[in-house]
Amino acid sequence: MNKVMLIGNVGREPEVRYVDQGVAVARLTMATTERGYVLQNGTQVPERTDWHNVVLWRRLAEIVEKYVHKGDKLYVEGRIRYTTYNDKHGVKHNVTEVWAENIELLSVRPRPAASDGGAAARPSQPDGGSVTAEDSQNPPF
Amino acid sequence: MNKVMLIGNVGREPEVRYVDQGVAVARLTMATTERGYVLQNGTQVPERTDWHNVVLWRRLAEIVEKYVHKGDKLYVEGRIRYTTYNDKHGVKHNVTEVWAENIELLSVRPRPAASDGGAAARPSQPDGGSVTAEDSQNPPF
Amino acid sequence: MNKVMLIGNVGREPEVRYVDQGVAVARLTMATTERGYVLQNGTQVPERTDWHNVVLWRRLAEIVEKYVHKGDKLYVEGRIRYTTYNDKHGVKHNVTEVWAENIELLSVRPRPAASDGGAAARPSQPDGGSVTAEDSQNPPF
Amino acid sequence: MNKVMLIGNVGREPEVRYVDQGVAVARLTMATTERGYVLQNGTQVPERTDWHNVVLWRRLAEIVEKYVHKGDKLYVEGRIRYTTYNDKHGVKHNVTEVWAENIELLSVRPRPAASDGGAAARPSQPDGGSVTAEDSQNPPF
DNA sequence: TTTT
DNA sequence: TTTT
Repeated sequence: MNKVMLIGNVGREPEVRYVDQGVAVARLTMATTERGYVLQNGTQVPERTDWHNVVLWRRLAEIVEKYVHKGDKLYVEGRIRYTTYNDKHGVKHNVTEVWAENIELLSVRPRPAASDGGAAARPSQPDGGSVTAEDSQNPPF
Repeated sequence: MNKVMLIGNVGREPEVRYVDQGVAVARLTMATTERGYVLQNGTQVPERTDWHNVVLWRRLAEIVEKYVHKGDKLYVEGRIRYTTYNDKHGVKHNVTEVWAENIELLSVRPRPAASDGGAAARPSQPDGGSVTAEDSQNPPF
Repeated sequence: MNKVMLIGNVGREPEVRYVDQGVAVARLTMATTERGYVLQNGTQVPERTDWHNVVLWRRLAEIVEKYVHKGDKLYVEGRIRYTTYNDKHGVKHNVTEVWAENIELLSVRPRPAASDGGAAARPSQPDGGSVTAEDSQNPPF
Repeated sequence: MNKVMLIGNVGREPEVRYVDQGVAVARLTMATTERGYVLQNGTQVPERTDWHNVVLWRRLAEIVEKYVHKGDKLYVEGRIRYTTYNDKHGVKHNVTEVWAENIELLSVRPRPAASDGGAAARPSQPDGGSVTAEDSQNPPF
């Protein structure tokens, strides 16, 4: 298991690229903030913000392209990935990314129920196959 | 692993009891709401609310007693527990509870950094032992 | 948020049905076990097993039908759903289910890398669209 | 929310230090492995291992010191922390760590129920206060 | 550097 | 019974 769950705000406009065969890939930065507090011995632990590099592929990248903007509040679920590369000067660099497996847009205003809008990533029905009203009811057991 | 994570609103005032030897136990109900949406075939899946029975012991119960009220937004992490009992008429009843292992009060307003206030459950420092400023810095490696 | 994560063993053969328009729905029971331990005051807290009713739709139900059997170890991620109904005698019953949004088969033996086998639910590529080798590399930024 | 959950194996013997006022801090590396698979278009996605730097403080560090060894299987829950520093040559370095908030030792063999052993981090009873047999039963409501 |  |  390698699971990450983040709720935070998008730092700037996401970047979206299309690579071979039209596969979309998006990249965004997202801040999570931990409240400061005082320890029992009186030490002040200040507020802390961490900036996450989030990478999204395909359907999630397309959702980002359409609906996610700087300042939006986002829920991201994914995996941590560490990459190492050497730059032109032979200096080693470490990059840590969160590769999203699911997102939820927390800034999206409640919509009229008659329109999905497509703005939310709903992993429970990923196949988008033909579906009936039974879906929202109990299974037939 | 038996892990539950909920973010939702408290339905009514929590109940707190003290049992043997002053152990606090609190109980609250909490609603999580799933947005409605339209499936690809046009079926409207309506909004859905689930009501969770949350049980909290000891320190968490005391936090609830002091700080949690009807309507508050709460993060609860815990375990699902199923109980079965027979009532006076011999009828079997099933009860499902979420026993909290950690909570976070999402309704609490940001406080001046100089005061912890004690309102948040901070699992990362559960021992409350003596602690130094090193804590908020990098470990000495 | 209403999220459940379970790792446990399947109690008996799953049941699978096909409802309107060929939508598959599976149901299985799954045990999670918490180790017993002794409290500081010497009280023995015994081991505890909880049995979860897991419901799976569509693609996940089909994976269950093909690959999941009694005794298998499973990871299930999903949501808690509470249902109430009245039986023929007018007695109210409460049912709690975990509706799966993702599963992973932990009993599946390592396979030769050249064959996917289809036995694992891989949420990161839910669309199954056309995909290139870039996918396993870094995004083009 | 900034939450990480890992299940994996410890790469080498953990290092433990004691800093000011006897506060323990441990550091270990831990591998999570993702199975390889074949995409629909035939592309082989190879197996992938990520190495996480896990930092543990106080009680968790002491558990690590006593019970965790190279090769052990571990569950770690915590937060991602990114740090940047400049080395002696003025070169900027990025470090990513997972600061543990809870761990579970998955390599520990089942013990006779009469002995806690202290080897597991049990977050549900973090206060270690005086506790009665009611704890393992239903709350008094 | 781990493990399956 | 909550909330957006």
